[in-house]
Formats: sequence, structure tokens, C-alpha cells
Amino acid sequence: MDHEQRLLDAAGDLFYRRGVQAVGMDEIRAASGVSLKRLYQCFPSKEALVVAYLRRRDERWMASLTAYVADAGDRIPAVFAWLERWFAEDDFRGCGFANAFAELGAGSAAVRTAVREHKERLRAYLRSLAEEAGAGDPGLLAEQLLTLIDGATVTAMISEEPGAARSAGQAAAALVHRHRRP
Amino acid sequence: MDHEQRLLDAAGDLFYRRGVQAVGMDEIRAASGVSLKRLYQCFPSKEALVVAYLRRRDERWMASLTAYVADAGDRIPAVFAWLERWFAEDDFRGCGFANAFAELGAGSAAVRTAVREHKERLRAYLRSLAEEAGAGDPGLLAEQLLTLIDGATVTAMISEEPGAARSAGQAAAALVHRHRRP
DNA sequence: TAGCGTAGAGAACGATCGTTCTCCGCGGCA
DNA sequence: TGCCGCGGAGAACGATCGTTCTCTACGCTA
Repeated sequence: MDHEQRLLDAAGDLFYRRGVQAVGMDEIRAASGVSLKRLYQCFPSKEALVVAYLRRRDERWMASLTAYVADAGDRIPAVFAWLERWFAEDDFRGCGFANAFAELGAGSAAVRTAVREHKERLRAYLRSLAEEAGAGDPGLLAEQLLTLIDGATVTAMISEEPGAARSAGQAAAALVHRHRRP
Repeated sequence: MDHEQRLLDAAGDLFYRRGVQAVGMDEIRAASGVSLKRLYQCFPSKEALVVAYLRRRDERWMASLTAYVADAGDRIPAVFAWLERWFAEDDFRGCGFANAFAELGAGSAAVRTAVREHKERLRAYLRSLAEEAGAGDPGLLAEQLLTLIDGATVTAMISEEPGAARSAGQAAAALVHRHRRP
């Protein structure tokens, strides 16, 4: 495995679990086994590493969600079933993007952009699901689903109970039903 | 005005706008005009100051919301109208509690507790609104409203558009309607 | 084998953090 | 007036941060 992958593996785990500011570059070096010199050859600054972490997390998170939903019959309920499994994971600690935005959004335009791109990708995907479900206003339904997802993620992070996904899933089902009949 | 108030005013503004870790104690001293010695007499550590900031923010935030809603006819829609006004404020930067949890939750049990207490207070208030609205399962409706509020707050923070409150308010109205007829 | 380029380990650097300490000047009291 | 104690300004401290530099050891080529 090349150095960049090893660095992103170590940084991704540490940044997500403990927060970006709480993790120093030397800890990433120790966890990855990559020397500091090479670390700075791959990523010229911590900010660059954080942005790369967010981009890779976006790819993997979206890929996991879409793969799970593609295999399910009822697409939109499957989104919330996937969320519940995610919330129950041992190292779940909320939305890595919202957390990074909270930590660094005020200071780093690159982080703001990376987070917005992720949310935009998710919104577009939810819109495709809303269209497939025959919603009268798929843009509005997608926005509401996004709100339920982000809200359930915050609630699960703070309460440390994966049940937040279930009530959000019920709300989503009610909204989908609502959007079908104008 | 006494020193504690001046400190909490300055710290509250700085912590919320820029994040806790991005603000040093010396900057709080400069903004408040309170000497460093007295600062540490009032709050023996930064963590204590952060917890006091969260408690005061909880009180004021809840007081503002409940006062606004109490004056309105339709209580639950009023919650989302209040949210929209909040999102449109110049220095809006998301939920101070979720942001503090993202920054410090992994490292500070006191911060985790303060954040959970706020969310619990909000949940209890929403439950009282759900009961008043005649919901069949007020606990579930309160949980869903909380999810919509947190989700809309995250979306508004990231997108910097207050419109997130509107679609969430429409979703809330649909859910209230749903809960009335089983 | 001699010379060279490279890579890793980790010391070093300047900045900044939370926290404590020192010093000085001012007000109350005999 | 002389003394004492308190409070403020800010220097100082040790730790740690992101980043760079030095030194050493090794592999390749002639």
C-alpha cells in the first residue's frame, strides 16, 4: 500500500474519532508509519490532508449508502435502515463533514467547500430517489430527507443511541406518502 | 456589570462565532476587559468557562424560542418561523451545542453533559407542544421535530441559506397532521 | 570499492496555547 | 506620612502545535 493510502487511513480514523484539531501531525505519522518528511511531500499542509480526508470520506460514505439502497426494494426507507446500522457502529461520532465544518469552517475556505460538495452530492442523490418515488416536488422532498438525515445524525451523536434513525425513517415515510398525493 | 457577565458576554460571542479551540484565553481577556488573574478566579479553567458558556446559551436560546412561540397562535409552525429568523442573523453559525460537541465531545465529559442537558430540555419542550397539539404519540412527534430542527440547523449552517427552516416547517406541519389521525 | 543521491528518524524552530507568577501602583488606616 | 494588602498588566513557563532541517545509513552505479 502506498504512503498516501496509509496516511489517509490513519488520518481518516483519527480525525473522525477525535476531531481534527485534537490530532497532531506527529500522531498521524506514528499511526501511519510514514515519515514526517514524506507526509509533507504527499500533503503540503494539514489543511490539504484534511481536505483529502473529507473527499475520501465523501466517496466512501456515498458509495456505502448507495450500494446498500440499490439492493433494497423500498429505496427511501432503506436510507434510514442504513443510517441505523451506521449509528450503531462502535466508532460512530456523528457527521464527519458537519463536525469538520464546526471545527474549521470559520477558518478554512477549502474545508467549507469540501463539506458543501459532499452535502450537494447527497442532496442530488436524494433528489433522484424522490423522483423515482414519484414525488410531486422532488426537490422539496429531497431537502426534507436531507434535513431528517442530518438531524438524526446529530441526535444519534449526542444521545449515543441509534434509535434516532427509526423515528426519522417513520417521518420520512410519512413525508413520502404526503408528497405522492398533492 | 460584574466580571462574570463581561466574561460570558465576550466568551459567548467568540466561542460561538469562531469555535472554542480557535479562541485563546488571552483573546477573551482582551475582549472582556477583565484581567487574566480575575478570569481564572471566576472560571478555574477553560473547560469551566466553556461549560458556563453552554449553560447560559441554553438558557437564552430556550427563553428566546419559548417566548416567541408563546406569542404565536400555531405553536409548532412558530418554532420553525423562529428558526428562520435565527438562521438569517448575521452571526448565525449553526447549533452552538452540536458544534461544541463536535469539537470537544471526544475529550470533555463536562461538555458532553452540558450539550445533552440542552437537547433534553428542548426535547421536553417539544413534547409539551406535541401534547398540546393532540398528537397520538407525543414522544415520537417531539423526537421527529427535534430531528427536523437539528437537521435544518446543520443545513443552514453549511449552505448559509435560511430557507432550510421553511422546508423543515412544511415537513413538521405534515407530521403534525399525520399524528392527529392514527 | 568509492561516490552519490535518497529516505528515514527525530531534533529543532518559531508560534501559540492554557496557566501561573512577578512586579508595581494605588487606596485604606494608624 | 508610613505601611499594608489588593488588583491589574503582562512577563514567564512548560507543553504542544505545524513545519522544516540536520544527520546518518543504505542502495545503486562505475
